[in-house]
Amino acid sequence: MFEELDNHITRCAPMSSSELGVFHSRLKSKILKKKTLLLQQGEICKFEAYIVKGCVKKYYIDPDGEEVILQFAVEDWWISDIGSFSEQKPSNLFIETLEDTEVLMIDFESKQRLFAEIPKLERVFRIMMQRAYSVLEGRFYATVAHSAEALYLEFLEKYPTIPQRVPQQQIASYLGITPESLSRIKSKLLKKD
Amino acid sequence: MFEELDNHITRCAPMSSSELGVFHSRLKSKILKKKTLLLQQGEICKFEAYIVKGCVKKYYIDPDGEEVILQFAVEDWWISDIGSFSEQKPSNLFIETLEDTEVLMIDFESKQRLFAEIPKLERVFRIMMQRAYSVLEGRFYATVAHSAEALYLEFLEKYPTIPQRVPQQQIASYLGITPESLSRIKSKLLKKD
DNA sequence: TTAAGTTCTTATCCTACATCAAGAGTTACG
DNA sequence: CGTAACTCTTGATGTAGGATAAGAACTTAA
Repeated sequence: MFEELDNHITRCAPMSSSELGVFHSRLKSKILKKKTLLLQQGEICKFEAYIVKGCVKKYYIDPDGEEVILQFAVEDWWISDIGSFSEQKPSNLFIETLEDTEVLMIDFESKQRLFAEIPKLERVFRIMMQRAYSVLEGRFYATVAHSAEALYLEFLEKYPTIPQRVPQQQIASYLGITPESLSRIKSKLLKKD
Repeated sequence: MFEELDNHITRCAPMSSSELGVFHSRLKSKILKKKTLLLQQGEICKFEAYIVKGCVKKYYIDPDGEEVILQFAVEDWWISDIGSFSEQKPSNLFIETLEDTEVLMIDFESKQRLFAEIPKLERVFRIMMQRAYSVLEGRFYATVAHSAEALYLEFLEKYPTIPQRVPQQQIASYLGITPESLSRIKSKLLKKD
């Protein structure tokens, strides 16, 4: 349950097994049913969640009532509204499970306490944030520079497991296009081969 | 020169003036002429730079040879290619001054040493990263969800000083539209009022 | 197993923005 | 100065993807 997580952590900063033990003890394991809402617009995000097993989406509802998916998270990813969590201010976003999902969650106070107890973790989370930032930056550049078709192909490469796990309309939403357009792109790609 | 910077830092973590002194001593002040390239595609980004005075752009060159501006940075901002800097790997980006600019720069080794000397700074930079992340996230959401006109109006609100400082074609590039489209948007907005 | 959701596809028409082109101001400098 | 080199505007035309609609295929559950 903790192996992958510990690998990531010790790659950022060496950590004794007792320190890892303290870290583990602050994480709460939860099993969540499909379609569970972890965060709703207007709420303060109370967690950072590491996904042990399952699949989660983060989205907001635009003024027309349309769901716009900003992120999928699967095994071995973290999910949270970082702005809302770290500033403890209301979120604009929703976070919801797409499958039955097992997560390890940490709340704001536990994280603060943890940093006081194991300052090295401050480094671990700084490095994780840097990586998350540059991943988001890369995605942003791709979105402005590439066509819908190119974005879809990149998505398939990067997240090969997701198309089998979530409906295509949600992938379309993530790509910033309509389900109809994605359908057209797919049939066009099929003809090409 | 350091006041604004120190304000930001002490708001993240209390810091004695001797600690701040150590931090300052690791920063190199530089005065850069307009159009100075700080980073080029293929290079490893060797700095994080805090802008004391001036204006800088970060961009990449797309396959058609077009400059795509990803970020403007003005007084009191940091600029770097975080991915390239923190992983010490080649960058895809360019960073270039748009005006004569004064910066405070820190290099990779100095930053590492600084964290060893003043572990509290680890927290400061973690918090800065979190903020940067949620700002980028917000911009990303806006880009996928809003029209070019809305993006331009948001840009004017958020960065009121930039339009007077940089050519409109560069703002268009930042917004992800052509200069012609921006020109049309502007004339349409003028007629409205 | 049938009916009621969902989800995906296909077709037609539409719109925001791109592309191409030409002209009008501005700024830089030989 | 005057001419080159940008920069901005405006117009004509093109296109990727949106909106709408309707039906097909697949799911779910009574």
